Amino acid sequence: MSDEDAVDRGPGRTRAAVDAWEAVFRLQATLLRRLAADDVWEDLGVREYDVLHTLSRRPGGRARLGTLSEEVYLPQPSLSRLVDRLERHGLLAREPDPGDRRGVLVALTDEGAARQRRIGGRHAASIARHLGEMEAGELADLTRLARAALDRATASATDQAP
Amino acid sequence: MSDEDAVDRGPGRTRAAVDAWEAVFRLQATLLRRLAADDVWEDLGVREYDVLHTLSRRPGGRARLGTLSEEVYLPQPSLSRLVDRLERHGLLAREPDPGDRRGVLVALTDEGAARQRRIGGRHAASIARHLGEMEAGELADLTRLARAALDRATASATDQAP
DNA sequence: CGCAAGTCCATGCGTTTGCATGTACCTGGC
DNA sequence: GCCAGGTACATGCAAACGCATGGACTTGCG
Repeated sequence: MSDEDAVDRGPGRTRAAVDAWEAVFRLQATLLRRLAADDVWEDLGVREYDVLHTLSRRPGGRARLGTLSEEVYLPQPSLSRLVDRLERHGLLAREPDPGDRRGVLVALTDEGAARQRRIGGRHAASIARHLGEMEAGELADLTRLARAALDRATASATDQAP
Repeated sequence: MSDEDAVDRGPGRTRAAVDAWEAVFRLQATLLRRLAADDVWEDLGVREYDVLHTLSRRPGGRARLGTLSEEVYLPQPSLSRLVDRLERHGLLAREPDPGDRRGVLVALTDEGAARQRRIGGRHAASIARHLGEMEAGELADLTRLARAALDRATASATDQAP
C-alpha cells in the first residue's frame, strides 16, 4: 500500500512501519474476502452482521445510533440507512432514547438476536477454518501485537494544531 | 466481528482464531480510517492510489487489467470504471495487449508516476507517524506474523469438493 | 427565562459499487 | 478451417455509499 522514505526516527523505521501496514492490510483484505465468500450469511452482508453482532454484546441488546456508528466503523448516515434495512427485515427496531429526545436507540429484536447467534456460530467456525492452521502461540502473538499496534495508533491520535 | 464456539481442533482454538481476526480487523479498520483522513491524497482516494502504487512497482509500469484487479482486491468491473476515471485524469492509459487482443494493458503515464511518487512519500510518512511509536521488534514481529497468517490462509484455500 | 451554539439523527443528491450480462477474442478438438 | 467452450474486458442497472445539509432537541451563558 505504500512507498518511499520519510522522516521520523530513522530511515528503516519508516520502511518497517510501511511493511507492517502492508502485511496487515493484505491479511485483512484477503481474509475478509474469504470470510465474506463463505456461505454463512443467510441473506445479509458482513456489515449488516457486524451491526447485529455489536448490538448482541451490549446489555439489553441496544445502543445509541451514534455510538454504534463508531463501533462498526461506519459513517453515521450510512449506518442510519443500514438500520432502515435491518428494521424493514424485522431484525431490529428504533426506540426513542428516554434520556435525550434527539437520540435514537437501536435495539435487537428477538428475531435479530436469533439470527445473530445462528450466523455468529457459523462465522466463528469459518474463521477457525481459515486461521486454524496457525500454531496457537503464533495466533496469540498476532492478537497481542495487533492490539498493541491499535493502542499505539489510538494514543498518537492526539496531534493536529487546535 | 464474531462469536460463539465451533468445531475444529478444540474449543479455545476457535476462540483464539476469532480473537486474532477481530484484533486484525480492528487494527486495519482504524488505521485505514486514520490514513485516509491524513491529507496526503491530493484529489484521489485510497483505492485510486493503490492502483497507481501497484502499477508503479511493475516493470514498465503496466499490467493487465485482470491481474491488477486481483492485486488491488477489487472486482474487475469496479476496477474497469476506476481505470476510466484515472484515465480521464490523465494518470494512466489503456493500451492493447500485443499478445492477446482481448486483453488490455493499463499503463502509468508520466504524470501518473509522478503523482504516485509524491503521494507515496507523504503516505509512507503518514504510516510511520501512526505506527512509529511501536518498538522495532514488535513491528517486525507483527509483519512476520501477519505474513504467516496470510500464507496459511492462502494455503488452506484448497478445499471445497471439485 | 431566552437565545446562540452545539449535538443527534434523517434525508437529498451525486458518485461508486458490484452483480449479471454482452461483445470480442482465443483455444482445442474435429 | 471451423465451431463449441472458455477467457477478458465493458456496460446496464439497481443498490449502497458518503458528503453536505436540514430539522429537532439540548446545553450553557447572559
